[in-house]
Amino acid sequence: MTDTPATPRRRGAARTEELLRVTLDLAAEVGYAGLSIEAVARRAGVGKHTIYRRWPSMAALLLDALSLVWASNLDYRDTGDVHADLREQFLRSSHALASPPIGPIYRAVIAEAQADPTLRATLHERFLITVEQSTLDRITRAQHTGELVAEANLEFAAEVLCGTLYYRHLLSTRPIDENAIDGLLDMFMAAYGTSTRTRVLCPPPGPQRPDAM
Amino acid sequence: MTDTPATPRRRGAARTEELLRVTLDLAAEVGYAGLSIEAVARRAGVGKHTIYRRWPSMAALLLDALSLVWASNLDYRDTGDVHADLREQFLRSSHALASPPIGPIYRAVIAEAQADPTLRATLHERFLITVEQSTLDRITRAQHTGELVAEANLEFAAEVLCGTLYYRHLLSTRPIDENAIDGLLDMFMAAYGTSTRTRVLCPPPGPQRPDAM
DNA sequence: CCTCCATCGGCACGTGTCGTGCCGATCGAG
DNA sequence: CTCGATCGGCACGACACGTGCCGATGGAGG
Repeated sequence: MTDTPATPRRRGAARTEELLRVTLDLAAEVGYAGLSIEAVARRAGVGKHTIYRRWPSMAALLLDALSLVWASNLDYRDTGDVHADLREQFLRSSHALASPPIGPIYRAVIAEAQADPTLRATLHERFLITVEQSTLDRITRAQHTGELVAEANLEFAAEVLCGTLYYRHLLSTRPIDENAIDGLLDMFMAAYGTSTRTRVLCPPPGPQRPDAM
Repeated sequence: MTDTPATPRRRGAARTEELLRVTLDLAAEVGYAGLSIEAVARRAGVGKHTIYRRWPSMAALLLDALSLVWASNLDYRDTGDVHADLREQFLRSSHALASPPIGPIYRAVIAEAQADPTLRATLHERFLITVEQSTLDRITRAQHTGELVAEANLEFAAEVLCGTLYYRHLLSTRPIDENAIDGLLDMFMAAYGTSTRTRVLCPPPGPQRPDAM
């Protein structure tokens, strides 16, 4: 009797999870517009107090809802090929960013964050920092294996990589397609890669590297 | 008697300019919050109709107001040193982005653009594209003078350069300071620069380039 | 099993903005 | 001077905000 969603009446704190799911559903169906506390309350058949008791603002609710579905998008694979791993991850992330549940909510949070420095800090700390750190970890490993040059300031590199994707998503009409990602990665590898494949103007000084096979 | 701003009563189309100035003042004083059509109308002592007759929405008004003060921030100098010119321009732009009249308005437009794809397209076309193009022009010139490698895809480079600045401004709590700009430019020059100063791991193959003088 | 109290859904309020409609005053061109 | 477009002012209904109060519901402690 614990999983008959027909008329489970009401509960204590498990209602929190239900409200988050309702928020995700609402975002997926009606998008950014129509994302309001009143709408969530109506949709969930819930008094507004039930929401305000848990989250101080719509933005806080959206942040928690976003956590529910965004966490799984942060793991880079490590096949030993940074370029390939970054490419795969960027493709996955950009697809998630553009898709229904995550896309509208992320947009809504970012929009509200423009009006509220505190929210902006929270958003940065809980999501963007995490994304950058995840990227930094992967490329730092690549640095250790010699795929990237040792002297590179990879913190900036991670920020540039992530920032470019978000920039295109937020302020551009262009999609984040394979073209964009390849261009971005070409620049990244040209700057920090040790392979000579992409650095046409700077051939190896001697018979050091016959360019793979 | 055309320039006594004491009580010029009312006018025809010159009122448009006055409304734009009021919008800028309002943004400078009260910031993002309190930027509403009603607020502008109240501040200007104007009926809301007078605003709605000229702009279909607050966002459209903000776009025009932004044009008034943002246009002057797009000219790159050309001293023959790309790195220096980009650095100077980025410093100027980031300072403008963070300062009162432009900062809040830009933030407001971007926030509203998240809810309206059409507005996003207009914003991209009228501002971001222009910024990117201006950057692209400058680095293309640098490519022609040999400061940058010939094979580089500079369109992506321009997008990455501008995008990183906007990303930090919109989604980060970190300021766009000299550190950030230098890190960004280091990556850019490492990827596309022909000088060997920053490319430690890839020395010139022979006596081809004794490093400038 | 029953009592008690935190939590619930529902309703209402006052505030603020939105976009629109209508009014009479004001202006500027003809 | 006339007349029509534009003006400021006011009001409206709709919507979301955040808060307050109500009676009921239901789980924890006795």
